[in-house]
Amino acid sequence: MLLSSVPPLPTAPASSSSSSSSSSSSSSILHFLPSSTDPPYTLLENHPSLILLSQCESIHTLKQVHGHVIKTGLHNTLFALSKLIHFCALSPSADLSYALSLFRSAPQQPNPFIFNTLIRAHSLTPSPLHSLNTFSEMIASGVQPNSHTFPSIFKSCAKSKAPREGKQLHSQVIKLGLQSDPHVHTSVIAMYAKVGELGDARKVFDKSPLRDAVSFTALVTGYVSEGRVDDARTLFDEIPRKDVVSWNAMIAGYVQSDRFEEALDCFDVMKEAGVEPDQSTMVTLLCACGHLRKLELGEWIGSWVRDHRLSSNLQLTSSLIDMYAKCGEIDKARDLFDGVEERDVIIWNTMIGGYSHLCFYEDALALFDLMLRSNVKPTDVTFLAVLPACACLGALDLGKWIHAYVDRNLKSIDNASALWTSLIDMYAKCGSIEVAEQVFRSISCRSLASWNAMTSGLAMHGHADRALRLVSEMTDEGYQPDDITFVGVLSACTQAGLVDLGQQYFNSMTQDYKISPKLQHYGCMIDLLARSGKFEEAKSLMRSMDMEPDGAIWGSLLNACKVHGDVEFGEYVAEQLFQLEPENTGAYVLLSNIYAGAGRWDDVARIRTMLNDKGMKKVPGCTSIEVDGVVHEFLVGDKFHPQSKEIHTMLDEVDKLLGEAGFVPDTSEVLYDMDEEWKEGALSHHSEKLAISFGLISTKPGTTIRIVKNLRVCRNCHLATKLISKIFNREIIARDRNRFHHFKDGFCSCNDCW
DNA sequence: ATAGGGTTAG
Repeated sequence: MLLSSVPPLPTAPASSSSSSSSSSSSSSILHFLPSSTDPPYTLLENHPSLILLSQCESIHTLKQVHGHVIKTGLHNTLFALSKLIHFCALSPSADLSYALSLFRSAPQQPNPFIFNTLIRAHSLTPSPLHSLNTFSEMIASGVQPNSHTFPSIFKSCAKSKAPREGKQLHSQVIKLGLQSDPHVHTSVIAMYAKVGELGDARKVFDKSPLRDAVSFTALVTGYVSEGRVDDARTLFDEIPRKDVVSWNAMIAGYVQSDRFEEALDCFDVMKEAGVEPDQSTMVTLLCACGHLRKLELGEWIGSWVRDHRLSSNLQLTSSLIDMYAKCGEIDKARDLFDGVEERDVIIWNTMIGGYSHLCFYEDALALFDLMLRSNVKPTDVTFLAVLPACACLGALDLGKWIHAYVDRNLKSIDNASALWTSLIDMYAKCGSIEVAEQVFRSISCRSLASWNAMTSGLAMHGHADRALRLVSEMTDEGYQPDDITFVGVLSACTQAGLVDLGQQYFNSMTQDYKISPKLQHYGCMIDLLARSGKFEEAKSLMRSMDMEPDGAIWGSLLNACKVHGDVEFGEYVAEQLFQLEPENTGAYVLLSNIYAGAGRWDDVARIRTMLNDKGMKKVPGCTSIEVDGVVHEFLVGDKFHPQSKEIHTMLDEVDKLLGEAGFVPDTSEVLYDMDEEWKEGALSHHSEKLAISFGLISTKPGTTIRIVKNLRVCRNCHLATKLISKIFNREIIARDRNRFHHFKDGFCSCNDCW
């Protein structure tokens, strides 16, 4: 199967000029303009230029109107200038820099309206603190701020989390005696609540007699953002006449605190109170539906959206897509996505994230590709959804492309730490553990998650010593290890067979760090003990668990039974596994291998018959390899690749050279052993050998070949790959279901223990 | 002429 190729690395971000949409039709507006010979207009409001101004739909036409305003001398009136600036700064097609140039070239002292307009315009930009500069300029020009000035400026303080500036402005409000204006009052409360000064917000609220739903709601949101939902609820219950915004704030409060059931309960009470929900209510409810997998309510909201003719609303549609994806209804999500004509970046991110969330990684990458081809610029959120797909599929080239794109194009990243952590994880899972470490060393915003990703990456590659040193470096830097850190530590010990050390860490985790072991920790320990043949200790650890062992734990025990040839215990373990996971064919295969190892061929045949009777098919072995940004997948005996002929020619050559090097396939395995990969034909047709052969013909001699396999590597392939690495002088990095194998000069980094 | 509280993607 082929995935669409990676687009070339973009150079500079495409500077989208806003005027590109305006067409030549704009000239038609001009013949309505009065010439200078027209009669004078006494009422400025009715001047045709100003009427045209209010009808302007683009900045392009506005500039034409502006030219005419100058011709007629109207620009000398502050009224016309105000209109012009207001339009430029706040209309849907705003051009703030043009508004500012009009402001700078004003022939007279600007009026408060113009200052207020500019302050508000700045408050809506990504750098809202500029509105404080405009405010200072206003004061310096001797223009007095009024009740319209402060709400926007407090919004700026709130947006940029500036409590100091907010406090100073609050004292200005009191000096000017504007504190009893309802708009100013509410914006002060909201400002304090949003910059984390809930005490001040409460003081302002308590001191004033103004207690409408609006000021109440501002305070409710403050409690929510402090995580005090129950206090918010107490206050909410006191609101005399709750309007839709008050209800929305309360419902959102529950959602933000992950209390989704209560959010839905709150919605029920809202309906009983007879308050009509609006778009915001629905967006918030959809979030709760997704988390609770409440498909039915979600569908109901979907029909509400259609009934209210809001299907073109992108916010609602992306929330619906997210809800469907979280409920596992990916096709319904995609149908909605396909129905949207003008997609914004959020809706792309939602759909890609939906695929990634359900582990449909190929679809996620295909849609990401389509997104780039549609000239939509990806964001950090896009990459947070795409990188796990790269990591899972081993799409290293695409991952590298994203890394370069982030370095070049994303100047300020909202989720910088999460993004770097995803990159570290991607490099590690794609086999580039050294690059993963380079990235880890280069970043300034390391979080516990970054340390954890690096640790488990090293563990995956069998570098137990480096993983353990990293963790001690981490604790030296003052980070407190969490349960995930210990999963990395214990799996490092497991991969390297460090039994005593593993036990020490396990004890330290519970005793020193008071972390109660989870299933994964037990899994690592039981795997570690069983592999070393310490079955009794593994069993007693299992008995000490206060939870039921899962399939993975029984599976690792069964695997250990195979390695140590313990038939009796193996039969017992297999029985447990059959009961827990009747559909797990791997369990039958393992038991069959145990019988084969003991020469009990009748039992081998019995298991095979059992599998056939149940109509069970094993998961087909599949290996993927990325060449020039394209991911190629191979199945057992695959003949569907476009270059199949060349691949099989190479395969024959490989077999010939392997034979000359003394490689003898284990024929007993072919006859009796049912290893993880179903034996359909010759061993040389195993998917990893196909992928390696393809790699040999399509990459330069001497370069590293990276492959990803969905199952564990079988013994024959492991031996063959070691020899191939020597014969062809290639480093081969193979990821199997459990870990990495670095094949080089005839050896493997796992020391033949996996 | 202008201004207040609430909402989404991982």
